[in-house]
Amino acid sequence: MNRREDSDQLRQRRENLEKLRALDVQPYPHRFEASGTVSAIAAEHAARSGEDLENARPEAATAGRIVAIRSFGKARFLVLSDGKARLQAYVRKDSVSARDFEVVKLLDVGDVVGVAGRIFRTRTDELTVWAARVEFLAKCFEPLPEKWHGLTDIEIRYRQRYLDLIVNPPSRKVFEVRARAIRAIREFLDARGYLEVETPMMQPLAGGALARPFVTHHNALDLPLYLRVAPELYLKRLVVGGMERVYEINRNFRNEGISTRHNPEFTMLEFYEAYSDYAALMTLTEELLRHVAKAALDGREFTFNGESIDFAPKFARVKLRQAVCEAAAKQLDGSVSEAQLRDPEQAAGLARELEIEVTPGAGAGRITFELFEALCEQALVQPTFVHDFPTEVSPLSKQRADDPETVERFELYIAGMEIANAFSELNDPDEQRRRFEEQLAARTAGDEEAHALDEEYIRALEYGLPPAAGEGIGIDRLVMLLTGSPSIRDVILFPLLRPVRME
RNA sequence: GGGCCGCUAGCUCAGUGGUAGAGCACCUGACUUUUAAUCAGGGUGUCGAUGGUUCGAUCCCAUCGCGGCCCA
Repeated sequence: MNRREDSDQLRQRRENLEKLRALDVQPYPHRFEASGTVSAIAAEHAARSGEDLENARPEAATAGRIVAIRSFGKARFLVLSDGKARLQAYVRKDSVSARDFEVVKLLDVGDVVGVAGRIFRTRTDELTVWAARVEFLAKCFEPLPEKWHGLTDIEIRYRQRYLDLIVNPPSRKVFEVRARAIRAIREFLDARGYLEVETPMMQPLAGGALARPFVTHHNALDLPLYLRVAPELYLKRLVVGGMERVYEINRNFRNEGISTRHNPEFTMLEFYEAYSDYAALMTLTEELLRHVAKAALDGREFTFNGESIDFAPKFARVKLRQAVCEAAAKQLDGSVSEAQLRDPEQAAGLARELEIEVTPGAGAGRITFELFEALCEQALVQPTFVHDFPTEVSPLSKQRADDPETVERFELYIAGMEIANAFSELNDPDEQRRRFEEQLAARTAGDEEAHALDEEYIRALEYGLPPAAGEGIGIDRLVMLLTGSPSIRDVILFPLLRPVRME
């Protein structure tokens, strides 16, 4: 971090502001009356020829940040940006007041100005405002990053996102795609009768997912609180209350490691639908993702990490145990059966044979799931629903009628990443209590991610949760896919970084 | 948490056990339609921090800080 006030460039820029003050220029004026933003004016005239513009002589007033200055003795080109588009202004000594030309000579790249004049095209056909008036609007004391390479230092891009946005237009684009994707999700669900709601971020019990929560405290109530790891249990209470289709798009917080796919706070869509099940949600998910990709990208295909991914064909479906058996058999060059995965000792033996470390004391279901993560996840590049999970790792999911060791649950994998997690909701309060008690035992045995027992939630279930299915979709990861971003930090404006001391 | 890598000018990067360089940016001058404008000149720096080794450290060593990638 450079805070040296005596650096030449900083000093020069401060001096330039003093010189403007000496010319009686307001250093921090309050507003500028524009006829449109830079992007609006650029778009409005984009299709018009120079000849057309010479005849029509349209006038415009606009403002933006100077991102480049090309100066000639008695004329100057200022490139203005509104963050989205750029528009050039041509300031000629004989077209503006003497004072305005003096002002223009004192401008630095990075300053914010307003210009007014007629629109024309230069000899090189560039759409340009022929300035009749220039207004100084704000000073930039710090030099901007360089114009060719832009800003590539990943740390500065994240810490000073505004700089990234000023000099790297593709970065702005990522967040536009993100906004379009979220808007498309709302359109899709709203059109199907879902109600958007907001449930607590601060919860007395952090439930709804197997994850370590952040802890906080309410002073007046002297109450320990957790930042939510999922909205799940509250959304299902709403289904009990008769909101048969609800969704929430909001932040979750998990106090776990940080990686290219994990930020401590991340945005999740969760939605619940009464009288539905996980099979119906697979179909709905395909439709939703196609709709989102089309709205955000204008297509259903995109490239991630060098792989072309297509949302158009029907997504692949594979049972979790089957996927593990196939991958294990391939690796061991033998055969592996589902029965082996269902037996704790054989499953543990298989893990040893595969040289995969599993959590000590894990049951057959958990071992199977850990084998899946180790063996299969990465290979699932094209959209694939992995379904029918072990009950042991799914304390909130409903068991299959024909197989109590298995729940009606799926996860959607794309580009090796878990994008969605969904299941038929467990609505038997007694079975739910039994599952929570199992989790409690795991917690006592040292599993910090085990689910807490939530009496209030069980009480809600005792009033009767209709058969229902629910799903969570990681918005950040979805946006990574859509924008080809290799790191979750590229799609979060201000990802968590360790703070750095100034000075 | 572990392994590897990085941190040098405003930005992007070279580089060396003898106190530092390029391009852009910036400054001075020329230039009234440029597009990375051009032309002539100018180096503006706590080489991430702190210790150590050394006659001498930006470089070698140690510790720390921040970040990246991989693994957990």
